[in-house]
Amino acid sequence: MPSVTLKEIAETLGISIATVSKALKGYPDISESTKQRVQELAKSLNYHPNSFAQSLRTQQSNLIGLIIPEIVHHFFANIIQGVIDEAKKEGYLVIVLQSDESYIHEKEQLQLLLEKNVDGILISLSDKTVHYKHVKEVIDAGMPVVLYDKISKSLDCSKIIIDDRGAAKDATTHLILRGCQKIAHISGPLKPQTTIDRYLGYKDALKEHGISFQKELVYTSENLSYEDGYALGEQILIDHPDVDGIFSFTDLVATGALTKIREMGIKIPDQVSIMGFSNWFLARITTPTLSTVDQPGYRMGQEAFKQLCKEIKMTKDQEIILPEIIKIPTKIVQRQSTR
Amino acid sequence: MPSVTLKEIAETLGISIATVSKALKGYPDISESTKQRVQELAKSLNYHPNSFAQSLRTQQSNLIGLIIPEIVHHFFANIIQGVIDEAKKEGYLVIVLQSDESYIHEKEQLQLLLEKNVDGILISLSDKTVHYKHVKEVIDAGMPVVLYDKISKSLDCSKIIIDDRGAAKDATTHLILRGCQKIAHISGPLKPQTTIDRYLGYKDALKEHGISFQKELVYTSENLSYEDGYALGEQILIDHPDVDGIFSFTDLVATGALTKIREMGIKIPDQVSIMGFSNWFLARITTPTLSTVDQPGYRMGQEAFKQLCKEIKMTKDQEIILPEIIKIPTKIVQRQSTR
DNA sequence: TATCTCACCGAAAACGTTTTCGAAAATTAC
DNA sequence: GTAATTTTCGAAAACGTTTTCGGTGAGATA
Repeated sequence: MPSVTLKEIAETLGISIATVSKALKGYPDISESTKQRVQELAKSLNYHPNSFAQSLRTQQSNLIGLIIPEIVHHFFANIIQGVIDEAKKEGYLVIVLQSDESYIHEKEQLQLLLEKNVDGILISLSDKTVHYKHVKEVIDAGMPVVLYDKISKSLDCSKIIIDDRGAAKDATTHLILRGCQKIAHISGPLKPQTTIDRYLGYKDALKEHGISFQKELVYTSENLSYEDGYALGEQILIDHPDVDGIFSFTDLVATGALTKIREMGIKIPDQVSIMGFSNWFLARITTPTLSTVDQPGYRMGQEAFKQLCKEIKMTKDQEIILPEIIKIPTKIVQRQSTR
Repeated sequence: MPSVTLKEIAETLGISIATVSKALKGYPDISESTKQRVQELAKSLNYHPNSFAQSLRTQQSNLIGLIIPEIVHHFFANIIQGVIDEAKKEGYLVIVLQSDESYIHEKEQLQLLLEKNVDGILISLSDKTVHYKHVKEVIDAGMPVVLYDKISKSLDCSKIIIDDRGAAKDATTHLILRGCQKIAHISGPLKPQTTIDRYLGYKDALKEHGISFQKELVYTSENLSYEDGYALGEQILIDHPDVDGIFSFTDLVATGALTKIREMGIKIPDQVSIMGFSNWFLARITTPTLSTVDQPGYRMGQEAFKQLCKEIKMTKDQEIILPEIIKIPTKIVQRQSTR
């Protein structure tokens, strides 16, 4: 338990603490012979530098904070993984916090991370966050911050996103090219930019293919739940029996709609094609399996960390950071729910 | 950026650092008036103690490590959540690491956490871990360690588990009570104790109801995948067309089997009832929905942290820790796949 | 012999906090 | 008015590391 320190090594070897420290770190002004002696003893005593002392001295923790809206979520879980794996390569450990889509939590947690002196923060804004002073303060305090997925244009920092609008356009186009004439869209509360962009992408695709946009074909899922989709699936086909394609802004809701529509005895994809968004795990196991847009969480996590790491280094070197916006490519995953 | 320190407060107030420190921490030997002055100035300067210095001094980080075999997994994601939420209540932050079911990673990560001087470690053993020296070393080094879910009986520390054997017995009994006569079991590689226990629970239930155990009714999924289940579902009914119940050791595999069997035109649950294990999210969205055993990940995470926290306090107070085994209750969730 | 160079090492300050212990000041008791 | 007590404060050590800067001695040069 009482872990070995530089001092002990120095004393047993009859040399100074400074020499031991430098020997261990390979300073050039220490002779090879003492380096050897020190390193051997250190290894045999199983010496490990005290991270507290190191941090106090160097003012860095090799720790980053990751704020996630919701961990139990396939996409976000993938992001965590990407971040952790990438961070490990650079010797960083990751503190994970969950905002639970709450502004209050988000604010508290940023504060916690600031007080812990993490070297940088990765954050995806909660759906309920509408002003950004709390984030701005952290950035202004000199803390490297990178936003991912749910971002705000008004924040001046790097962002890792997918091209939601383009991806949604691709998804809708996919339906059009496979013969869908009347395509409904299930959207969500228009708070996060991602939802807005997917809605716009839907419109873009219609416009490009000369299909007139009908406002009444756009439905809203308030809770982003399976049950919402289940209800909306039915509603859509009651309101518009001739709808032959549905593009949902997220897989879970699409899954609900798909299930209900199948239960109604409507053939998927023959009568109605369905397209989701995100490529959650569950898209592979619905009946029929769900076509969707693959949103590469793992990759996003990796890129987010890489960018953060770059900015941490720059901050240390007193360089000026100029924010970058990195778009991660998505791709259509065709399964059975579209012909 | 240059954050305010005790020293600065002391200087502007013309008092000593010691007094400032004690004033902020409410020591009784500081007059109310100076306490007030200090606290006001501290607040107005937005003072926050430097966590590095605090840690160096107190030898504790208020950080715990959480090693998870796989983050992208409904059950484990829930555990993370439970741990983080509970830890927050006590002022702890959580470093999350993923062993990826690899012994090497597990070992490395324990080392990383040890070097980071976390106050305690929560770990679920990887499936590939067969000897436990690396964990034992950490425990022997005086680090509080609590195992959860995938544990080893040979490690002398607290453990948070479910009663896998009992739960599996309940699940099988559920099938029996609903009229199943010939029940197959899909098991996994018999490495983790959980898998073994579920297998034993299956046998227990058969025995209790006077049904003779038939070895050929036990199948093995090597990869714990949907595809495995899909293949095994068919295999089971080819080998034994009169099987009227299947108990799978995990939901994902059950889902595969369920899908294949439905596609074969066999009625679920009328001809074959299917029971899963874990209550993953996907059990709610299969067709028909999957009956299963609810494995309360969130709760387990909470309990695991609580126990760890207790042991951290005891370690600090030099008390002897006597390991506890905490069993979290499970419950049967009946859905459409059993009648 | 005196000076210079170089390789090697150590003293000491610094990071910011906590806490012990003693001292000074204020209060009370007699 | 002195002694005893209590209140209030501060000096200083400690936690373990990193790094600057100066010092020592040996060898080389003049």
